[in-house]
Amino acid sequence: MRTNLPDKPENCMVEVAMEILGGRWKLAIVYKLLLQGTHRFGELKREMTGITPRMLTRQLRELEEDGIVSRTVHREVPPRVDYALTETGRSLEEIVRLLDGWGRWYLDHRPGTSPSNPEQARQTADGPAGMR
Amino acid sequence: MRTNLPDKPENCMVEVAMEILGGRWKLAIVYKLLLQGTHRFGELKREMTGITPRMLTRQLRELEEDGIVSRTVHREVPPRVDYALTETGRSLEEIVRLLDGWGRWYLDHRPGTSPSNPEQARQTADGPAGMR
DNA sequence: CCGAATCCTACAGGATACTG
DNA sequence: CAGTATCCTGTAGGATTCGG
Repeated sequence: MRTNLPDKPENCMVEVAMEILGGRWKLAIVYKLLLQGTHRFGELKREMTGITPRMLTRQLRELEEDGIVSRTVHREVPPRVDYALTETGRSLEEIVRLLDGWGRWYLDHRPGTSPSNPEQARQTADGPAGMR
Repeated sequence: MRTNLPDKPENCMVEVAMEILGGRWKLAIVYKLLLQGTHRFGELKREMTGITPRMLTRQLRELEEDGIVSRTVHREVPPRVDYALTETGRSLEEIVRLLDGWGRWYLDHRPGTSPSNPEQARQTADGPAGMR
């Protein structure tokens, strides 16, 4: 395996999940592949504003090693490579959606911030949307 | 605020969430406070095996700044400080539980690993427990 | 088009010792 | 007990250039 995961059967496997998913762009990539399906390398690069090709490659390779995304090379000219979520990757759907919702909610509720766009964010008084 | 969060209303707030929760011990701390309620500094230190006092302090302070954790100092001798989740912190419950479940499931299903303890892990054929 | 190769560095994270 | 104060290090992440 790529990283040495802590073997702590007693408790908290959150750290394990974070070890796999903690990369700067990883969950964002999963998010894209989840909502918009298979992407080519260039498509991902275009949509992930700010990422360098090197970083995109690395994050994708690590996700591949960890069994989250699959990589299919079409032997054509010009080259074409498709990235998609594996079954394991798709099992992250609920988590990714909740994280996205939480982030959206948090941006509008973090300490010392007044809601920037009240009608866009459908927040409630007691938590992020869709969490109950 | 502590960190400069990307203001990208178009999409993917997963990165925002990760910015807040991405620390090495943060979600583990949230997990503890969530399942076992208020903790003192020393209790947390004892239960988070491997963490140094410096790291514990830092992660707790950042969580506090971000409104996830509350810190109450009891003016006694010897000193006593309690840490608990805020309402915002508690809004992470479902996410943390799912991540823990996913991590547990993943440990038993990652590529090239045979289930180490089949009867302890209650996994299914198509994903982590409690995700459908 | 899809990367690989090289070089670089800030900072997350840690070891250790000390204190009100 | 609940932290600081110093000092240190690895590596995650990046900028840039080149190749099949």
